[in-house]
Amino acid sequence: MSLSKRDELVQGALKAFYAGGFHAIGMDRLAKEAGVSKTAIYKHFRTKEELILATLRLRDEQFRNWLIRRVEALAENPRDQLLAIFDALGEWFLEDGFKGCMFIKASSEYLDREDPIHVTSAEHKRLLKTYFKGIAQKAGARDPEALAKQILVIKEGAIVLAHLLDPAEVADDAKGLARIAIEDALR
Amino acid sequence: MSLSKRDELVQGALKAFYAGGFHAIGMDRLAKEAGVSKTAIYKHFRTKEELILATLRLRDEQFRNWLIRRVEALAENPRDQLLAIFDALGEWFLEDGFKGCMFIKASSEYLDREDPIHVTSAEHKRLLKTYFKGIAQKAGARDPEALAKQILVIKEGAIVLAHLLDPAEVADDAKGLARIAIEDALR
DNA sequence: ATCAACATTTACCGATCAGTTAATGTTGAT
DNA sequence: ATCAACATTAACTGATCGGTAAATGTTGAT
Repeated sequence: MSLSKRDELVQGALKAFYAGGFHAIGMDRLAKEAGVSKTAIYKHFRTKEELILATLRLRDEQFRNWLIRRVEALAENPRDQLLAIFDALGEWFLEDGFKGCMFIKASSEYLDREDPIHVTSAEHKRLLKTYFKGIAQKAGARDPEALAKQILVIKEGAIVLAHLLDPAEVADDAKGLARIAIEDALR
Repeated sequence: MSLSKRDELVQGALKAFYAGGFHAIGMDRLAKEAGVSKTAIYKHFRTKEELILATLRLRDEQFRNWLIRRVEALAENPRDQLLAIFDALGEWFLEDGFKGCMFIKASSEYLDREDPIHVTSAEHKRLLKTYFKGIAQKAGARDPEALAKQILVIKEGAIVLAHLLDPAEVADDAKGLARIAIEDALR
């Protein structure tokens, strides 16, 4: 029970931080939105930073699970899956309440490379790269690591721009660019 | 004189916001770092938001000027200039105190698309796209607008990842990806 | 020298920040 | 019913938030 309460807290914090930003959302507000007292939160998390780290771990799991399943649902063979990454992203961009990448936001607010929040955000990107590399390998890419890194660059650029400019347009641009990169890597 | 004082203020705020984040840096701290009183700042800017907008306008001018001149210095013909964009970015990534893109950070803290800070950040990206499109046209790209948007995607992804992972490596990856996109667009 | 106009300062406003203390439930075993 | 263990609370801390009012320089024209 106490565990599920903690999870509820993290879920709520995730939503609030994603919609409002980490510095902008205070612990009082988090407590009020979760319907508990601030002290109750501090029973589960020693500091705000710990709570943020917990939300990032949850988000990492959520996002990568979602992406992996969505890609598998959209395409069968590895080559098509590499492209399907950008179809999945396009769907995300058009969702209500899309406001960019949680980890880009986190690293934008906690700027020092040694900051645990920054480190956790970097790790998320590394895990994505590893996932992309796996598909690139199965697709028979000449240099799977290189292709994975290119896909990652395109993905991050697309997310940033989808939040600033026209999301549908950016999704198309990113997919077109990915197609060129994939073709080149599999040639 | 009063104008240059204002400019000094904006310069100082730019540095502070870039290194520390917008919410994290308070007006008291800005005043102390600038060596003036808070009231003196509020004589020039009605709100913190106005000061932030002024820093973003300055940063837009600084960054685009720097990029344009650096690219022109690095390459003569338009095709090479498109690639040189990523040499210039690579230099920036390796500078001391590089902490990502000011506008990505701004749009990460001011999330609503209607927020003036967000709007200003989007405008910066649009201006960059226009700059890229101009070079793409001179280079004889099949679809200059499309290439410009691809270059922009690569650039934003590279900046984000350079702040999270290995900057030199990311710069190389981005340039390699750009080369493929440029070749394709000029084929 | 005086005085008005402007620039700058100190000191303050209520609100909120992250985090804590001390008191008040609530629960389960006896 | 009692009491210990735990969960939860309201109320508070000092610091800082963005922004302002009132007081104190500083300056230039007369």
